Parts: sequence; structure tokens; C-alpha cells
Amino acid sequence: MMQGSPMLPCEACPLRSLPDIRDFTPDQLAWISRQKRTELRHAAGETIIPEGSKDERFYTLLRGWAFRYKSLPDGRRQILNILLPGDLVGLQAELMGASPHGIEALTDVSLCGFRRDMMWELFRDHPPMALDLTWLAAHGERLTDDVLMSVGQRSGLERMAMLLVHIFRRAVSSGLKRADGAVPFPLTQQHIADVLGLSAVHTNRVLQVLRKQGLITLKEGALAIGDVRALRRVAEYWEQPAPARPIL
Amino acid sequence: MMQGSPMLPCEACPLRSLPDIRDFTPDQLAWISRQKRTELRHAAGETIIPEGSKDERFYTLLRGWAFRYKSLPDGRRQILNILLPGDLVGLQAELMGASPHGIEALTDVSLCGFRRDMMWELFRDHPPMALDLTWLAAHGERLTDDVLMSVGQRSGLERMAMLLVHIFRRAVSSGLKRADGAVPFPLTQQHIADVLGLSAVHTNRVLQVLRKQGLITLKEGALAIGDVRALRRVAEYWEQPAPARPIL
DNA sequence: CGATAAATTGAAGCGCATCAAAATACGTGG
DNA sequence: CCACGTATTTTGATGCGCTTCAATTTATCG
Repeated sequence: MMQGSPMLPCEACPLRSLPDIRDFTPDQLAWISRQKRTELRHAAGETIIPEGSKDERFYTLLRGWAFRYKSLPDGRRQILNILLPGDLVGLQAELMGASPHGIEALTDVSLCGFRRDMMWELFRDHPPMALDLTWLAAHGERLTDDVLMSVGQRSGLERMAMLLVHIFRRAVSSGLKRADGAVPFPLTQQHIADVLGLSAVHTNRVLQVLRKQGLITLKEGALAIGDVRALRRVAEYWEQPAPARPIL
Repeated sequence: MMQGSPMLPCEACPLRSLPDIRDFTPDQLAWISRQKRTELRHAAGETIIPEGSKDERFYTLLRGWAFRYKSLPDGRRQILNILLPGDLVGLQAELMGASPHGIEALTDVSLCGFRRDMMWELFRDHPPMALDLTWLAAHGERLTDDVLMSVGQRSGLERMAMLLVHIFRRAVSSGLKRADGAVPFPLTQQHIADVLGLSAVHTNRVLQVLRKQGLITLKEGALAIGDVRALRRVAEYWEQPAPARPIL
């Protein structure tokens, strides 16, 4: 873990100005900013929260990509969710005691750290933001539900299409779209395999099918989608448009 | 849908006295009871909340079994979670607009219905219970995570063992254990298949393996587990002991 | 007791895993 | 900037777990 440079005040947080993020009142923003205790950094590949650990804090992902995962004693690993800027990290651990899953950095990341008992104060003094927190928890479950539906029922090709559509949209929503229309894509094929419940070899073959059909371009750590509709059709995947999300 | 008989006041709710349910203060209990608007009944097999619907209410499952599911246009269906008495129904729909999944009754069920805008009042006037609600949402995601881990990484046999251990424990915790040590088990093999992401045929074959090994007894709608440790070992599945859960 | 759903069994085939090895990209120090 | 070691991607070949199709047997229920 790397310790942080001077802390970024929430009022100046670049995420706040994204179009898909709900505006907070100046009061709320000031309160959150006061609660922020640390700004952590981790290098790509580092474990941010180990499986089964207890942590005095919970976090918001400020910069970079990470993922939630669970693993079995024999080494099999399931990636539960990809985390992008604005996502909450370690809420479950907060509420449940020991963390039921681990968190690992995909790229270099920065996280805003909050004290565990901030939660109590939040619910007592800021009901609207407490409701936001619950909204985020419910939203998190909805994402996991979608992945479960994929892994349980869709073919390898369908799963892949679904994942790429989903990640692309979220990356765009996090303001990561580049001038050429592509977004950064820091997952290795092994990561993708662990999300989709496929072997790395099969993941590679499925990717090639999508490439040969001209549906995606994936190289040098960037993903571009030729025809989003066509890719959605492969996956039979249509996300319902979500309202602006809150972040803490 | 069948309309209810006289409403059961929450103070007399049989679930409240279960050992795994957290006690509420008399104040909290009285408030909840005042919020309860209806008591619905549905027959086994009926759809309680269709996929994509909007509902003015959300519910707590009072009696009986149900399940959450998502399905694809071509008919494939993934069961996301089995719902037992005390479980919250339709919270996501509440917070997200249209319901991202459907709910169907496995047995005859009764549900306690609450108005949608009760949520706002809950967060404003009853912070501790609002925190409970968030706890429940986070807990729900943890359950889905476990299933995702199974479906993504475990073999058919392991998944089956995991599911049976899990359901058995929850049924016991809901006070459903009978004198002979078995619990009711209203799922058909097709239901199990749709939870585990297996075909019905393979589900049947995997069940027989567990039966021949003497690990489970499953007949006449009841499940008994011979050696829970052995079954957990098959699944490599150890649940962390959860603290007493709240219900609304 | 007949009708319908659920459980069971058999057989054939495919999607994906696994093993193995080569080709390519990537990071690092000299 | 090149050389080297290491991680990642790619390709081929083989096998198994699971699906699919089809038919039979067994429960369930009005």
C-alpha cells in the first residue's frame, strides 16, 4: 500500500461533475468531506481488502479499476464485480463483520477512506444520504443478479458480449471514453475468464469470434465496440436505463 | 391473488420470537405495525411480482416459500434466490423503478404489504431501522454472491451440496425444522436446476449421487441431511455465522 | 381413477475444460 | 534503447461434464 499525497476535498472531486452522478447539496458535500479520513493508494495487482479480513474503514473508489472476488481453498476464483470510480468498496464488510470477499486493484488506484462509525451518524443526521447508501446497496445486488443470470444461463459467447457491453457502458458513464471512442480495458483474459466462469483458453477463443465478426476491438488495453446494438443482440442483454446514481 | 383475512398485527408475528431474529423495541414494533397496509395471499405457482412491473408496495414474506428470478426472451430462467419467511420482497423494485426480477410463490404464501413512501418516513424518523434495511440489502447481495461463486466455479455435485446445505440451514433458522429433523422442501428438480444453472436431467443424476452416498434424504417434499459436515466438505462451503438478523 | 406434472433412465453429441507448447507483448535493468 | 525474463495471448489436440432428445415410470391431484 502506498500512502497518499494531500487529500482531495470532496467539493473538488472530479466524479461529482459527471452527468450520471446525482448532485448533492453544499451541506451534504461539506459533511461528506469532513468525514473523509484518508486517501489510500494501491498499485495494480495489489490486494486492497483480503478475503475474510476485518477493516476499520470503508472506501469509495476515486481513481482506477478494481474488482471484488471470492475464492475456494483449491484456488478457483470467481470475480463478482468490476469496480469503477465512484463505486463503494467494503460496505458489506462494514455491515457484516468480516469481509465475505476480497478486493484487488486492476490498475493503480486511489480510494477515499471513511471511518466505520460514520455510518451511524449518517443515518441519524442525514436521512437522504442514508437512503442513497441503501440505493447503492440495492443497485449492487442488481448488478450481481445480472452476472448470475449470465453465468447460469448464457453461452460463453453470450456472456462475453454481455460483459463487454456492460463494462463499456459503465466506463463511459465514469467519464473514461477517449477521443477515438474506445475506453481503457485493464482486464487480462484470465480476469474475464474468472468473471464469466470460463477457462482462459475458451475465453480467448470466444473473444476471437467477436473480433472476427467486427463487433469489438480489444487491444493495447483499450476496448471499442463497433455496433453496440448488434453486440446486445448477441447477448440478449438490455439494461434498463438507471436514474442518476449517488456517490458517497 | 387471494385477498387476506383479518390482518396479523406485527406484535403477534410468529417470526419475531425466532432465536435468529433480532428483537425490536416496543416503539419500533408498534410503528411497523401501523405501517402494515395489507396482508396478501398467493397460491403456489402464482406470480407475486412479474418481471419489469412497477408496484406501489413492497412486502415481507410472512408464511410460505417463494423465489426471485430473471428470464431471457427465449425462456431460459435463472432463479436468483429462494425466499423464506422474514425475507424482504421487492425492495429493489422499490428503489430502482421497475422490478429487475420477478417473484413467484413456491407454496401458498402470505405477505405483509407496506406502502412505498413508508421508506422515506422510516429513514427520517427511525434511523436504527433504516440501518437494518440497509443491512438486509447488503445481506441479500452476499447471498447472491455465494450463488454466483457456485454457479461460476463449482461442479454440479458441489453446487448441489452447497444449495442443500444452505437451504437446510435457512429453513431451520426460520423455525421449519420438524420433529424428525427434516425440513419442508417445496422445490421441484426443475427449480433446483434453474438455481444451479444445470439441466433438469443432470440435476436428477447429481441428486442420486448424494442420495446413494447417504448424505441426504429428499422425498415427499422434505429434506433431511445425514451428515452436514460431510455435505459441506463436498461443496467446500462454509458459511460464516451471521449475527441475529432484523426483519421489517 | 384418469389426467397431468414430476422424476427417472438411456443414448448421443456438443460446449467447454484441460494439457501442452509456441508466439507475442511487457517490464526492467543494464 | 536493447536484451532478457516473465506474463499474456494464441493455437492445437484430447477428453469429460453436461445438455439434449426421447421414452418410461412414478407421484400428484381434482
